[in-house]
Amino acid sequence: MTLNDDLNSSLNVRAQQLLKVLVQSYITDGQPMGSRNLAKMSELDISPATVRNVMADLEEMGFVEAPHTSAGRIPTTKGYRLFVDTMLTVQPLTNDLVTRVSKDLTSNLSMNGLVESASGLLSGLTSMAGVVTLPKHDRVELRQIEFLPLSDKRVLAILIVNQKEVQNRIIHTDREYNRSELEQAANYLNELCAGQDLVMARQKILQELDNVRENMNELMQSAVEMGEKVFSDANPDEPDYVVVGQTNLMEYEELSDIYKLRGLFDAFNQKREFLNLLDRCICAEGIQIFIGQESGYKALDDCSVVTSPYAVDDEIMGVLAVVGPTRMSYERVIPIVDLTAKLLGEALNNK
Amino acid sequence: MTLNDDLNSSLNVRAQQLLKVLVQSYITDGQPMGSRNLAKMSELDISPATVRNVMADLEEMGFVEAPHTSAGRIPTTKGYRLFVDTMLTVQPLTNDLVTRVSKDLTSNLSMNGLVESASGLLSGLTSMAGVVTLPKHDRVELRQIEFLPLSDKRVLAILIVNQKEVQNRIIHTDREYNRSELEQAANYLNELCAGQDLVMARQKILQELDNVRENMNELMQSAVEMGEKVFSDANPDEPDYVVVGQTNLMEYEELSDIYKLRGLFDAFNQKREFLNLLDRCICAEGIQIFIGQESGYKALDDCSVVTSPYAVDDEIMGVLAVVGPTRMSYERVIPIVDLTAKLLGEALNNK
DNA sequence: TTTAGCACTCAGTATACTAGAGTGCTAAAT
DNA sequence: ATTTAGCACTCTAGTATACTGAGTGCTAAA
Repeated sequence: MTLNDDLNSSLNVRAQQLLKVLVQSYITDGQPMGSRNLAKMSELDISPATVRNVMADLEEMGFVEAPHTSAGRIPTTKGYRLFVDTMLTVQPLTNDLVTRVSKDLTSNLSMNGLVESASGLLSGLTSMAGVVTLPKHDRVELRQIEFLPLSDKRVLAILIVNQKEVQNRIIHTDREYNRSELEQAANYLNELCAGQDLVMARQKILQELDNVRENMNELMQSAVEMGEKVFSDANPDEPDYVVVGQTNLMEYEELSDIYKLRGLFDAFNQKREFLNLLDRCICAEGIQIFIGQESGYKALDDCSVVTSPYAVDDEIMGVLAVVGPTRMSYERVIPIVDLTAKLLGEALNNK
Repeated sequence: MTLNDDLNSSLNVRAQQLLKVLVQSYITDGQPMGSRNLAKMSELDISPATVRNVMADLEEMGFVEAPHTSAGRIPTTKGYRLFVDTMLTVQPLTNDLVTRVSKDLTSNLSMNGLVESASGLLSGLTSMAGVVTLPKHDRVELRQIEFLPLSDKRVLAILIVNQKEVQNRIIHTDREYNRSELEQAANYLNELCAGQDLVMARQKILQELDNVRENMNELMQSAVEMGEKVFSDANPDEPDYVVVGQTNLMEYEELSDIYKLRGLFDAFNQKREFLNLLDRCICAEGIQIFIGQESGYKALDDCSVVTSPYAVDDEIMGVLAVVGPTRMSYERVIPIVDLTAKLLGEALNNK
């Protein structure tokens, strides 16, 4: 592996120290750092000339670059990557911050509200954009199914799933059904499927469909279809994720190019690319970071994304992320993302 | 009225003609217009010097201004206002456009979907931002109410309102109720309130509450509370309006200042100011236009807003709008807003 | 009342110059 | 074999200067 080669062969302690100081300084100042300054800050008691030699090496290896001949050096993507992977000194969380997050995430009741709060926290605490995917319901447990007759050959089907959630659908039928007929059908289905996973339930219903009384067939069919829709994430109005603080990104010099910014915002709206990126993180455990072009999407070329899955009872329910300029304080953002993910999971659990 | 004074006293036909040409030209080009050019374009067969005299008058009256000494003139807010009020020649709608709008608004079923489509159409057809408020349900007609027993002393209440809409709420009770008890309660409530407006229903229930059997009181109470919540726009997750195409606004030179742009986007997100503005339009009949500072909100200083209420059966349900730079083609945008409002109303009616 | 003519203004652009920051390289010092 | 001092070189950013073109305002004539 080239990274290890680099580390073993030529990136000695001094070079690493210099890179670390450079990255940290650049993250806070945004200014390229010259050899003179770096020599002073590094506390290594070496002359600027020596620093220059080291920097030339680092540049050759692709960890830093110079915006122009007579500017100092700035980190490259590869430089940030090394910094993030091997020389991060994560800032400890203050008590204030922890209490604020946990307060915001417990005061809120609805699930959407929680997601919104979490996204707002990520954005507010980092002054960047916060993204939270809605919790996945991949294990939808059917608790109860009921039918209610409506007028005009319509039947309201009610599915109660996962403790508290309720899903409705109006089914158009060929004829009127009376209340007792519907109760019968519901009883039958409940007996067959209650307590099961929706996928299982669906399969069972499909199996039994042939054996069922002729005049109920259609209703059963509808019920099955309904289940299918619920299973395959029925609601097209419901968003996939919530973004808060997009406009924060307009403050950053690095993103002030209006065309790039537009590309970024469009990416948030169109969702495709961004969802792909977040999906990639759902299987990774813990924090995952994409720096600059690493994400593979042009719109995110000048951004870094710090992601973490969040879980309820060890089962991963979704992903949250902070999106900001490549030059962000990873040491500050990482613990915030981590904390929010953990507390969001807990909050969802308590629901 | 000063406007009339202006018109009667000093703004003769020629001056109006020149202003009209100037506004139209500036809207398409974005360039200040000089006297030489304007003389040619106006088809009035007058010399540039004469035009200059007229322009000096118009400037004195506040209809035009010069960005600097040696530039041509551009319209002021007041100039746009006069243009929009008295000299607009609205572009006729093409058949293509009408069919596209009506197709987009009929293919879609859900209410949210319709609003989203309308907003998308406004945005797409104008290359600016489209805004549509969600339809108001101020006359919520209760069709049917049902209760279902759940486990753990919980009851699921189902309200069917306005033809097709369904609202659920889970009510925690003091003891278990069996199915027939609940059916009884539902029957009682249905008899009392079915077909009525929710506000009326609530009042009726409150009146009757004392007469009702003791052990049902609590359930009734819950039902009433539920109704109240539904009435007072229960769902906090549901947005007030939908904005599509915000990012389109980034293309316009006039709005390219990143701070102004941020202010504008924040205004969309925070909703307060914008909702106020839209509320002001709900009572106005037909198209209403806010040019530049006329709206009274700083964030919209460099923007114009073209709004129209939309109605179902003559009852106004909401407002839609196009937001773009002051220098927009009012002659093109106005009919688009008008058409979309009408067809959205029709589409909602057919639901 | 309209027009021609002319002096004037101003944004925008190109050019040139300077100062400052920082580098790379060489040769001496450790 | 490293490290350092010294120096020439490069490039940005800022400033001054001049020029051009577009367009105006004003005056005096038509």
